[in-house]
Amino acid sequence: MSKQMTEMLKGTLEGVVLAILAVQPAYGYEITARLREQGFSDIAEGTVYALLVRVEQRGLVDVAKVPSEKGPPRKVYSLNASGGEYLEEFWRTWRFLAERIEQLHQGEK
Amino acid sequence: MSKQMTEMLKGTLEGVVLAILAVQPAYGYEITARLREQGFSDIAEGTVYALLVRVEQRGLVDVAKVPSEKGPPRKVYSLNASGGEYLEEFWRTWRFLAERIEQLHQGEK
DNA sequence: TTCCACTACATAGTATCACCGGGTAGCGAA
DNA sequence: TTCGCTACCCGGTGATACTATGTAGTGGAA
Repeated sequence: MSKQMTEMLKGTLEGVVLAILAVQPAYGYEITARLREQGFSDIAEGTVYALLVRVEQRGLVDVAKVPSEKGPPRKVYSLNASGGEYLEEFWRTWRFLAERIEQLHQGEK
Repeated sequence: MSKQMTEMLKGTLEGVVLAILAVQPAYGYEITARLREQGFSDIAEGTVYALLVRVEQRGLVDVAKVPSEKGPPRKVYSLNASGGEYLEEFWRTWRFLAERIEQLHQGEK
């Protein structure tokens, strides 16, 4: 992954994962797969798990342990009310930043 | 500044500053002021100076010392060829990320 | 003169975050 | 048994923005 992308993901990857959980609950391995599907092909697995630990500790998600047919039990994360608010705040922040950056891109030419 | 914004700026602030320099050369204090004008009202002065040191060391900008009528001499930064390429790469990375995030925002509803 | 406000640059220390490399464990197929 | 896939976890690293503070030069007010 390019260094630029790595740095740019800081702060946004969290929102991306929460947005995925907003659609429907999912477990870590699944989230990683979904990220890859959506174009984030180089997100490291370890990164996702670390992120999930953080959002769980901050109380943004609820966790349920579900046995799996294949491999160890899954930890299924779902966005709770607090997480929903946090996600909305994320979108506001993103909008703010994106608008200003787009503006800069225009002004540059 | 919100923590979300702080984290989201990581990786993007650099591109923002380079984009400002792409329009015309500027010195640190001036860049800080321009950022505030453009809505980034809470960027700390020290953050900008630290960033300028980094981009200078990476050879993305040229520097000229210019005496000021008021206060100490200014260090005027201008984007060079290498910085121009880097900025283009930044825009590509930004576009990629922004598109995927917008897509998520749609899919969420 | 003395003091303050504004301009202008600089830096040491802190927190956060994504990545790297590796590890643990359960299950089914060759 | 061994391999491959599923699934989770962790310690250490590098990069970045922020906080708080300091240094200097200039000009105007008290």
